[in-house]
Amino acid sequence: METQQREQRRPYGRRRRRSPEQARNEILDAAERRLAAGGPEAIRLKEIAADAGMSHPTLLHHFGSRQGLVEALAQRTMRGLASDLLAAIHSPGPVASAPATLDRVFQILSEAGHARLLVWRVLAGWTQSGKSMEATLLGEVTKTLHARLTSLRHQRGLDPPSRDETAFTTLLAAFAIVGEAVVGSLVLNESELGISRPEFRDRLVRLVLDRLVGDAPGGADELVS
Amino acid sequence: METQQREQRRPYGRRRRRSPEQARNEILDAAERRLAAGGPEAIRLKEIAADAGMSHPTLLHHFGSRQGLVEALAQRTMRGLASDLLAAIHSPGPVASAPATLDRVFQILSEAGHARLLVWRVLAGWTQSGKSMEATLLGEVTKTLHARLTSLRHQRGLDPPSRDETAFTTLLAAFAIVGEAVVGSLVLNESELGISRPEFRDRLVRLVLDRLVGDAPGGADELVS
DNA sequence: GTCACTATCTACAGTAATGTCGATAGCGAA
DNA sequence: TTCGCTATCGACATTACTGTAGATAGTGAC
Repeated sequence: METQQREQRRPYGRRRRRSPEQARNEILDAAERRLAAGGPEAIRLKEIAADAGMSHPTLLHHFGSRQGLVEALAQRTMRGLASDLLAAIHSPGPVASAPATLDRVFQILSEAGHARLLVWRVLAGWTQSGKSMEATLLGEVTKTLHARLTSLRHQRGLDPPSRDETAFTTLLAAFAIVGEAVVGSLVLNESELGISRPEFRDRLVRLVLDRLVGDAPGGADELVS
Repeated sequence: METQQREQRRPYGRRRRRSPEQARNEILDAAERRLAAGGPEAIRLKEIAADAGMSHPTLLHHFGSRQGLVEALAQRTMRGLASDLLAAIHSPGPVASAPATLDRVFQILSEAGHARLLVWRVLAGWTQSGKSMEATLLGEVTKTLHARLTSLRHQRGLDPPSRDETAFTTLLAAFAIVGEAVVGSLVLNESELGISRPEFRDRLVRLVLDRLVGDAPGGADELVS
């Protein structure tokens, strides 16, 4: 051992002093990268600290404990996801933009690793009791969606959509997106199923639109009946 | 602490000698319970050993290493899942039994914690390269399903289903089921969405049947056109 | 019964991860 | 400049978990 050159080691080298906020952000960035790259077990204080260019007691100073860091990470991620999603849905636009919006949702969830973090949280069991952020987010999405759909179909002289129907379809899409984001790589890449990831997404988008706004070809009719 | 009575402890107490196969099974049972209850980080050799009523070196004797145990667990789980699924699908019966079959699938995946294990495997990244068990399983399910559907619809004078359509619907159901199994508890319990887990499952089953066999009320018509 | 085989045990080694402690250095304020 | 605050650091304590070693005890074969 004794890998540290005792004589040459100058005690207390140069430090970079950050604002607490920036330090927390840099730490969370590093943790997020680790998580996305290596999975749940890849959150090691020392590794994250090295990635962020600091020593691991600094992480503990800012977050109190590993658990604190992990919860902060989850919170920040969910908050970002929520604001992204709500912004995408709130943004006004023609129905034609709906596929783009849904595509955006796909990207947000799967590419950025949000789905992984979400699922990890659930698996690890450290979801705080009470109403979860996810449930709240989904409720709000459903509500917004329902309002938009109602006005949309009103323009076309259609009845307002059933609330249950909207909720179910939203849930279905959410679950399918999460499922695809997490296990999709395992199943969709070069399988003999003959369906690629973009193709699956495309079909899912069409299905959702079909069920919700009756916009897809052949879908409008059944909505009237 | 000091639960072990040091003076009364007789060295080398009674042992229960199992067959290697049974030992492996008991160990895997315990590991599966731990995993389902506590998530990925809950696989501790000593805890599992205690649950199974043995000491932890015994696990190492049978599986070589923790990784070996984990892989064996994954393999057994996927094998069981596959055989259960295929059996359920292969079993002949009227279309009326389709909902029961799908319900079975739900149970297999969510109650037994298979989905958790599956997702965990993906998150942890220790999926062997090459074609995954999951892809193979899904391919087989799709193939079998397609065959059954073809004969079923033939009886009714309908065209055989499109292969892509079957594949997509199967995928959609698979993803949705995995998603529901993993994050459903977070979102569906006492949320203001107004949809309970059984209700969601029921609707999903109807949706799948509708798309695949046109069996749900109002669904048969669109299949003819 | 005797014997070989091996599943199982206790005890310990080695490693690694979280968390603590006291010292230090950057930075803004007085 | 000087001072105080605290973000940061090195070193260490603690704990926990995986894996090893050698001894022991079931169990079937002969």
